Amino acid sequence: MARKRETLGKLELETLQFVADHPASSVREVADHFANISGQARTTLLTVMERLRAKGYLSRRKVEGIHRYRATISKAELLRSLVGDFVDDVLGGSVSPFVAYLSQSSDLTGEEVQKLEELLARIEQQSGDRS
Amino acid sequence: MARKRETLGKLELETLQFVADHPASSVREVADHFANISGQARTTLLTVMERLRAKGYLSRRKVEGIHRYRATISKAELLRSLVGDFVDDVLGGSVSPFVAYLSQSSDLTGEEVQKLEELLARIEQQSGDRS
DNA sequence: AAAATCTGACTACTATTGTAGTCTGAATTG
DNA sequence: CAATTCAGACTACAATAGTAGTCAGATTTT
Repeated sequence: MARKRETLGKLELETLQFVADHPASSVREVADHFANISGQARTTLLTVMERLRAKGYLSRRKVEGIHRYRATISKAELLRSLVGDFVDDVLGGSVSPFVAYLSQSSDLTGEEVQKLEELLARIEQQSGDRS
Repeated sequence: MARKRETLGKLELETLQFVADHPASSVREVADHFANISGQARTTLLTVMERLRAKGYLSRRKVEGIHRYRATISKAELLRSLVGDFVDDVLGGSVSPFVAYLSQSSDLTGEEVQKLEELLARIEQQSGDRS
């Protein structure tokens, strides 16, 4: 379970992560944040947050007249799940493209890259079972 | 660069990967594949492939009256780039959520997980520079 | 209490993506 | 060569996500 959730848009994703990082946020608080960094209007964030709620990613509770939102799963779980979806959907279940990415975008030594490859190769084998 | 390309849909992604795996595919060939596995019509794939071409992911060349498509970058590059975008956009540049994912969804020993963590920790530090 | 501000529900428009039909000209078949 | 099939261009519609305005009721401020 917990899957079926698919295709969160970029702003939805950023909003969800922000709320996961700032539990009990009000729309206003989240909106202020995004107003600063990317300029959206308050009602835009209201809409996005309500959509996230409809999708089950956020819940809210009225506290002193104001709705306080929180993510229904922890940030860690969320990220884990996003990584899982990405690996399944985009990489077809294989984690090895990460080696290519990591070994290129970092300054690991050849030895370290090899260690990484070994580790991920081990993972590659036994994964694929859990539905 | 080569970035700026964002938000490929699921079918677009699958189509692009299929073409990357099957260079010089015709629309018909790609369409047959997807007709089997997920039932789309030929013209659906035509549309998707032309959109991918408009976005710069595919090129085509007429060979004996039929357009043959190929990915403009290799599968390896594509995957690397997808991973990079994912890490940047979704994980905010941090690869550590992978450890959480990998250590949960695989049967690595605690020792192996730790090695992985060390490796990724090293990566975490020095990345973030390349534009 | 009247005025200003804030919240949240609703409505709505745009762009993107998935999906596919139509139509025309080219190629193949009989 | 006439009938059929095929390829590609065009058109189009639904769903989703980004974006935000309007409006009404609640709250706060003068």
